[in-house]
Amino acid sequence: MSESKSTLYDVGDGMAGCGPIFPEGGFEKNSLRKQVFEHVRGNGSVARSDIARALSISAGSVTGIAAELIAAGLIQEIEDPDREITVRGRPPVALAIVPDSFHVIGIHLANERHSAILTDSIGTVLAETTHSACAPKRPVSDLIDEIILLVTDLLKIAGMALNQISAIGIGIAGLVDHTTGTVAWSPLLSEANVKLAGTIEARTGTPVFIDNDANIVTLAELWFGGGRTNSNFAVMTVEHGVGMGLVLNNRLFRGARGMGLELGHTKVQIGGALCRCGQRGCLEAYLADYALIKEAASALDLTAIGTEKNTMERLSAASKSGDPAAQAIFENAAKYLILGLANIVQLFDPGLIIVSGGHIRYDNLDNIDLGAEAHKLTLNSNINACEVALHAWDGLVWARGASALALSAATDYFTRESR
Amino acid sequence: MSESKSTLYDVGDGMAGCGPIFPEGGFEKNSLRKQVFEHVRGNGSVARSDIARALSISAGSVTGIAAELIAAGLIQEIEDPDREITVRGRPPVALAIVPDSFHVIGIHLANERHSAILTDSIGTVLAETTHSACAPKRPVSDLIDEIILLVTDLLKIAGMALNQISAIGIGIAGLVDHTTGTVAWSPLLSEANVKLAGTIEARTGTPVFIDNDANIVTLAELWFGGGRTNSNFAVMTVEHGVGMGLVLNNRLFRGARGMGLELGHTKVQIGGALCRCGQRGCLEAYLADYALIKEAASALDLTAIGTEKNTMERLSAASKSGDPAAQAIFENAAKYLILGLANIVQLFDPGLIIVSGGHIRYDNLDNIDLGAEAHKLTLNSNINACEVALHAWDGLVWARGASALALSAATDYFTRESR
DNA sequence: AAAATAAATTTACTGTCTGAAGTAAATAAT
DNA sequence: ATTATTTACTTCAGACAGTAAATTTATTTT
Repeated sequence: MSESKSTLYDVGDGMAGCGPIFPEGGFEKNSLRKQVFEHVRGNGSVARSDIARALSISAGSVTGIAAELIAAGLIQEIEDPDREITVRGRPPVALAIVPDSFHVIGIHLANERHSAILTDSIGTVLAETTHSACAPKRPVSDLIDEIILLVTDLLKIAGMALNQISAIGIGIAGLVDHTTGTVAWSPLLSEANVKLAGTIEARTGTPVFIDNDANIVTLAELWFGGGRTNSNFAVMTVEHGVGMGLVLNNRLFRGARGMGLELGHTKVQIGGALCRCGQRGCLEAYLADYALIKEAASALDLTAIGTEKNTMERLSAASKSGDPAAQAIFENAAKYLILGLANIVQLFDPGLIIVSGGHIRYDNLDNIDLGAEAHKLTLNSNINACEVALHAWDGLVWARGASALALSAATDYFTRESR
Repeated sequence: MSESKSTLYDVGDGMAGCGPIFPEGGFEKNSLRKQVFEHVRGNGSVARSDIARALSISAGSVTGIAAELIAAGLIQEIEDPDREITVRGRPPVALAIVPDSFHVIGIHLANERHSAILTDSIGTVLAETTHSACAPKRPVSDLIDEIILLVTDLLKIAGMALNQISAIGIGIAGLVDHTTGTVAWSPLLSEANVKLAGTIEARTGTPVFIDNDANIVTLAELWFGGGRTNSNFAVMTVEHGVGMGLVLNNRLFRGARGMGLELGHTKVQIGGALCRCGQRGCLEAYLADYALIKEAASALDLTAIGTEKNTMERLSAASKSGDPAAQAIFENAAKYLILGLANIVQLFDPGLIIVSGGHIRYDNLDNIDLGAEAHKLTLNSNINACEVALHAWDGLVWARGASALALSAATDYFTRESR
């Protein structure tokens, strides 16, 4: 009946290539040129005949498109190292992405520190840097200076120039309109409705794409993590706040008007706990790190010394050494985590939910079968069980997701029709 | 700041044409043939030059496509009755759908009664019929017999034969997989995983399309109701149960695996009220008709005599004549309705939510600004307020929605490429 | 009647992709 | 060794969807 399970894995799945692995055919009417490029990138190295079969297109088209992509310097023929020589017939010629055909930068802007990476066209990280940030709520001009500094530093490390960068992707906490590149609101900015993408584009002369942190984490999963082999999955992020991202048909779903998926502020109790947004009964108010720390401060002797991370670690240690109050806090949070998962399943029906975040490291969630528990709270327990995976990330995931944003845009650009 | 408002209107908006009115261009890569057809149908009567401007395509293409559609008997040139003769230049020639170019049937299957309509290609109802049903949980063969009887009756009334019907759309309560045409579970059926569409297709020789009741109500809004002018909106249905439908970019959103949007069974309270699904804390358990009736039975002297509708009417009368218990019941339900709306806004961010259902007739919701109330429970109150509209439907809406399902499929068929 | 204007049509052309025929390079059978 | 078979890849004519520009048509204004 129920086949749900929880797994804990790390970014980087050891598979060849990067980017989502599209199932045969592909639903959307992307140009064949782009489809072929993405198929090669997704699979690492494939022969023309494989591409034709996988995408259900004619062999002639593949030849023509491959020739164009080779001429453009985007892909190349390679010696396939692990080819079976036992089959007869003309041996296939493997195609692979030319890694240094273009480069992109991915940037994550956060309260405490900014991180940035520089990758080639298959997402290999060539350089990375981290700058600490302190002043919250600064004017735009200050943040832009920080970004430029970050980029300059990164380029110096990589030994490259700005004009060698095809696109810059930026992830920032807050409300971001991806289509217009504006930040409606952010904890980092003292101003509202900032046209951040446009401004940086003007400063750098490079196309800039921007999205919120939940979406870039989701993109990181789609491009480099557990979502690669799934066309439909959700990501639930539990850190300082609670967020989510959704991938439908290998594409990021951003809600009807680009501002949805605020899972942390869906109401799970009328007149419930007070949330930092000022309202009551938000899921976040029962589950996010800051909510647990608030509880810990009143129930235990954990006063607010040290960082959030530090406090969470102490709370976790107390729980593991048998402190009943600490255990109760984590148990209650787990209940609400499961409730959140169940509501995601009920509304979006994904095949996989990746629970991503910092405090799941401290929680003793390994002992709980989250998938089975969430399943108990959903309708029709006998069909379509949803897999739940835990994913404790490292600090680079945000920047990697931002680089995926840039990679995706650069891919569109280089594989567009009638170049 | 907040510009939300609640309005009460009825199906049938008095506008020309039917079907969603697509904004210029159109996002998807539908064939121009289909785009032109849908534009003509959506606007009632338009000249070729208008089409070219509206869809941003060349005039030559419109000429060619219009010629094909005219040759196929799908559209025709008409005398535009209200044309302004004051403009100089060659007068435009209006194009319009040929109403009897094809016909479809829409069927709604429910616990108490089935209804069916027969419409032409612009959705005009040419015949309707209603059969009462009683036995719940019957075998598939019985239900199919009922459907065949319904169709036979309908065709007799319309004076038409089965081979004149291009498609049949069916709406049924339960869990329906639209893509495969199977009913995973339904209160009407004693069996599970029934390939209903295929079986009826075999019996009638006509293409059959099937979806659940929430989706066909949403389709009814998209094709004939308040959603026609909105590309993105949600429908929340409150009747015996609580459901929802979502339209994104003029298309029905069915969740990642076709089984999402079960708003009624999202949890809004841990360990809360017992729902008919057997779990606790479902939104439905606080809001659906059956939940209110259960409360009424214990708090008032309203024993379960008569139909659900009858009981709701008596509860409503008690509330309006000042009974505090009845008023409290409605007030509590309204709170949860608003909570449901807020969660929809938070997750999907639609521009419009249509609240559709029977008991909103009895509730004194007219006095509440639902949009404003829901807005108070959502993040970022100053931007993107969501409009909330009440829509008390009549009994035919379900069948109309089912006919839209058929109309949509027939349109695809007749306007497909290389006929 | 001539000029102006707008709608619709025709024509030549482009880009994308397919399908069929042909070529290339390997193994298996004789 | 030679031939057959198999599979991979290439070439090329053509279908098809669509555009852009020139042309024809129908009407009003001057």
